Amino acid sequence: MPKAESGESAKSNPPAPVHRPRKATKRVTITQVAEHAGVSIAAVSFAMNGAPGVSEDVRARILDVARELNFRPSRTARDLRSGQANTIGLLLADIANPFYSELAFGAISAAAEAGFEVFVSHVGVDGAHQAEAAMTQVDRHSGGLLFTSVTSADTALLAELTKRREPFVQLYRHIEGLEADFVGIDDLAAGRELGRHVVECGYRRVAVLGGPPLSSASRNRANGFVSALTDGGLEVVNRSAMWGALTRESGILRARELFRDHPDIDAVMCGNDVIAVGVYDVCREAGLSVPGDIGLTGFDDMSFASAGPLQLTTITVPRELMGRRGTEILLDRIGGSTSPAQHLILPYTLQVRETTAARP
Amino acid sequence: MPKAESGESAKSNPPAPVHRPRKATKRVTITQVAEHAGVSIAAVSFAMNGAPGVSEDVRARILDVARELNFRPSRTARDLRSGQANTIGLLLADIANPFYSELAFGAISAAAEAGFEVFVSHVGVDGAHQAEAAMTQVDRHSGGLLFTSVTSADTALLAELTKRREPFVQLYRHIEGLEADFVGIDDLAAGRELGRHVVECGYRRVAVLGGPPLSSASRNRANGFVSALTDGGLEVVNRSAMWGALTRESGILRARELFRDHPDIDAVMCGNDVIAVGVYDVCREAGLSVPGDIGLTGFDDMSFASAGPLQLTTITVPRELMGRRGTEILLDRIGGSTSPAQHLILPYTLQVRETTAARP
DNA sequence: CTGAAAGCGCTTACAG
DNA sequence: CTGAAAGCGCTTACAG
Repeated sequence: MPKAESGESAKSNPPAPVHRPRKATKRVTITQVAEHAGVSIAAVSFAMNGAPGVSEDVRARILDVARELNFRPSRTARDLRSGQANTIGLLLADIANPFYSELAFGAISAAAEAGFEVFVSHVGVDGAHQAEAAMTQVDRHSGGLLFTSVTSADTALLAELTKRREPFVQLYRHIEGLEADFVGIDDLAAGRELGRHVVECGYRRVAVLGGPPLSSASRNRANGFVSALTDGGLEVVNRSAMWGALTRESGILRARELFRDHPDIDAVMCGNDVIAVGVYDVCREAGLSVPGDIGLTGFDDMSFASAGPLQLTTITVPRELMGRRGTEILLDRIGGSTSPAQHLILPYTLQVRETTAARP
Repeated sequence: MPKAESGESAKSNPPAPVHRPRKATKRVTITQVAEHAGVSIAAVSFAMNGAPGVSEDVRARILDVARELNFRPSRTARDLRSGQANTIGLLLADIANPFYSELAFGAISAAAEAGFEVFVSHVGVDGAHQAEAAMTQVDRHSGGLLFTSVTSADTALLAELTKRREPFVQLYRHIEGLEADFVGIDDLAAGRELGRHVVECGYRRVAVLGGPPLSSASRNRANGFVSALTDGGLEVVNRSAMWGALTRESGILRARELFRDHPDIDAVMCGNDVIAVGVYDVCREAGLSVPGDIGLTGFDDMSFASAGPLQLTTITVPRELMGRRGTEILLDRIGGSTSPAQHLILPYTLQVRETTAARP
């Protein structure tokens, strides 16, 4: 179908630098394949998708031409036309944090098995871009969302997603009282079990360096610690200052303060392994031995928690499985499942290693 | 515009469960906004994009209506129409490996500053899905690609991308001899510097546990080790068996073999920190002290390399910066830059910590 | 300043 | 089995 050389009028317009989109030379389209093969674009579409509607020899010919022209169908066009991108969004508080990347691995694997791709977003530890990132996913016709670090600040966002009928699943943390899917562990029970272990070792002056109280997981962990200590007849040394960031830096800062204000403490229970490493750093600089002078516990069982000489007592959290199960639930929802919201609680394991030991 | 209730023919077909796409109720479109506001869809488009072409009061009215209807423009439609997705693809060998996630963080930050989003793909350590993942990005009209672990097996893929005029940048590893952008460090020089340090400490029976020879970075690192040892008058104990996977497991397996076959070695230089941790594990189980009995070096300076009691001698690689610079170069290319392919070599730092020490 | 219309590259009923 | 056509939701010249 010949086309006028380009409808440029001969007006007195300037030469028009035009900033012509680079794509001119780029994309081979279904139309070109149809022309070269002498068939309709519908036939090409059927052939490419293995759909009925073309005879075997026509299909073969079309596929040949497509290969010859290096044709790749535009996913964007297909997504637009079909209204669905076969994509799910994964919102990570911090992609540089290995905690999340193992979740991501589980999610990506499970999604791939169902022919879905995962669009990974980094939303910042403060969740500053959580809403923005989530809505961008929606704008891209993503099938649903996987959250890893919701806080009560996200209540409005989740409500909006619900209104838009955009499925989502909360991993690891959840908003309490919200009727929505969640996959996690029983942080309270795990925290309690770890606390019992510390009590049984014979530690008596125990501090808790938890995560941010906005995180349901951090809250439950710390509450579990406290509850076990109380049951053991102990009081948390720093009851009024248990909360902080889940970072090594925060562990360092808070441990220094702790050792200064409470020189007699003999154990520190941390909201995660990373904080525990920060505490260990301070023990080293203060010349305190672990577990002799100070008992130390983490939470998560990250790979570094048992790296070489560091053998941290901690709780194993099945991160990959969490990502996998969450994705499966999400895919069910995308498929139209309307069963009631479920809370899937995965098993954890207490890992007693070398940073805690029975006291003499 | 009323539509026939659904064109179901009265044939003897089964009741046709139809699997009607959920989107019916979902998306508010530009057309609806235009109707409600009593303007053309073009006006809505202009208003939403802050483009000229509508008066201020009309714009305000349109924006009001849009907000009221909860309208969000479809990125998919916009991407299709404009032929560009304002997206770049990041291909990670292993998203669960923190090495890559710090690169990703740098890339995401730099891209965000330019209004681009990063689509993160996990391609598997063997690169099995590298081509597939890359082409999917192309199918989504992504502006360009960031590779983190090319091997010579990817030569054809990169050639194809070049043919399609799809910009890409190699990070960390590159295909030697290929005229294409690359951001990395001088692994050879870094390996040599680390080797010199080991020699100067007085270690004499040194083994090398490198990464896969397919990786240009691993090759250069190991060659740097060897070259420095040779310069120091030493021979690598396991010259014929230096290569392996960049994993802790591989470090464990190879270290066991090493200690069995060469009981007299006094130092192990590893292709990365993770391998070194595996070696440390074996030292522990064999009752060997580090750095007393065995000197140990890593490469990368991952966060765990200085966690608590583990104080690994290693090379600091500016991973975040690498991701950032690579993205900047890629964005330049997307913007149309045709300057010659560049190799940007970033600075590294030797970190002497506690797993190596001067011998008596 | 505003509107009508073409078109991005597909998929999917609908007729022959 | 095959083809012509509508339409997904936008953007962007092009006329008024």
